[in-house]
Amino acid sequence: MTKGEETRSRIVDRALELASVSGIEGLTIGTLASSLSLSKSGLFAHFDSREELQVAVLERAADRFRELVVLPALRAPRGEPRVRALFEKWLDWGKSSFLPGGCVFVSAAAELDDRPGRARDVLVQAQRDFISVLSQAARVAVEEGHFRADADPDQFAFELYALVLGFHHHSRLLREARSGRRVRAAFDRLVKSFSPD
Amino acid sequence: MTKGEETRSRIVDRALELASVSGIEGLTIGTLASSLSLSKSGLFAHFDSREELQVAVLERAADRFRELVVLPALRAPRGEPRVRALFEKWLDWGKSSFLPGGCVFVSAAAELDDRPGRARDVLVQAQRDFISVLSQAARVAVEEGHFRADADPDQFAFELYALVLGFHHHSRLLREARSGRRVRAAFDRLVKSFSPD
DNA sequence: TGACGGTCCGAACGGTCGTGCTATTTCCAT
DNA sequence: ATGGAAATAGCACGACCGTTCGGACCGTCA
Repeated sequence: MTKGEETRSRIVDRALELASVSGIEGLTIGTLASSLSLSKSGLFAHFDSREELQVAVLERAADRFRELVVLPALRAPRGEPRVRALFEKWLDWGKSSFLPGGCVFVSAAAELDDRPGRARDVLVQAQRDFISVLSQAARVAVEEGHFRADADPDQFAFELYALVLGFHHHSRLLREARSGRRVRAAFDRLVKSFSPD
Repeated sequence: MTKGEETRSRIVDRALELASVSGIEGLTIGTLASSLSLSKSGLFAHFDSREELQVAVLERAADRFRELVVLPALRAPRGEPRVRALFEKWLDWGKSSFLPGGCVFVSAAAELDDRPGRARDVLVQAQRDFISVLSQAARVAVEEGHFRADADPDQFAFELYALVLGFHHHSRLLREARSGRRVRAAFDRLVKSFSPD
């Protein structure tokens, strides 16, 4: 890795931290540069535009997510244990040290849902990919007989997604300490209602 | 209502529309003024600061929410019908004509969760108030025998909240057409699992 | 008629934004 | 050790940010 690539990587890492707090739109070149002891122009030389920086941040976040959530969970046994592993790793994700302001995808989703562009495209693709991981895991649970044969894996993915969003909302905005217990109780009931009698 | 009050009200209305699209932080005095054919200074004369404008926007949104969601739903029969009315009115809320960019509380939650201030306080209070309306409705459903006697109303409120967040996420970011069907199926399952056998 | 409070405007302030240029430094291969 | 490329800094730009201030227009009441 050349020095330039290394610097660029350092920039993206720090940008991800800042974007976690102030959002992907609140991320500014000046603040980012001075927090890295770089000049604005020195930093900017690594990107053609601010949008490319935002795209790089989202892609870095997606990489981290795969590495910290998806891949470890896929090593869990097929079926319900794997579904549960996805859920638990996912809950931990928002508390990662490089996300001091909470999951960057959640804030980016609110900011980009009406702002077309490459950043939005990358975000949407990452979300779709992960949702399909969720429903695939649910499908495997059906195959394993952990979920009912007529269970709808996409419906399961939707509901699980909603639960984790609710968890994020309650713990970050409302600073609700019971969020963890609440969301796990909800998860258990969700799994139970998808399980055979 | 004096002319000044009327103008201020017009400003807040338009500001709510704009904030729905660009977020409460993306809301700028200049854009807002020109979209009302007002000068920046003329508009600013009605507020002491931008933060006060943001607070006014959130309070206006909370008023509308009470008027369009909470009050009509409270006229539904006690118990499960009232819970269902809250849910359905709530789903409609995000499609209101004055919220072209979706629910302003959702985007504000992502933007303000790490930014202390009066705007955050108003937002948090509005959310807490509504959540307590939800759990109170669930409590009534227990009293009416529509929900099980050992059902936890706060847990129900948490899960319902999560479902609607998930709906908003799927329909706005992912432009998923099936979101309505999905969230209603989830609601039915949620209600069923809180109902007596 | 004239003074007055309410309402809005025009101009300007200091800052910060993203983004170009050009110069300077730093690093590596020869 | 040195030439050339890569990496960073310096500086300036136009645009827009929130905010201030003096003044112009208004209907109302003395």
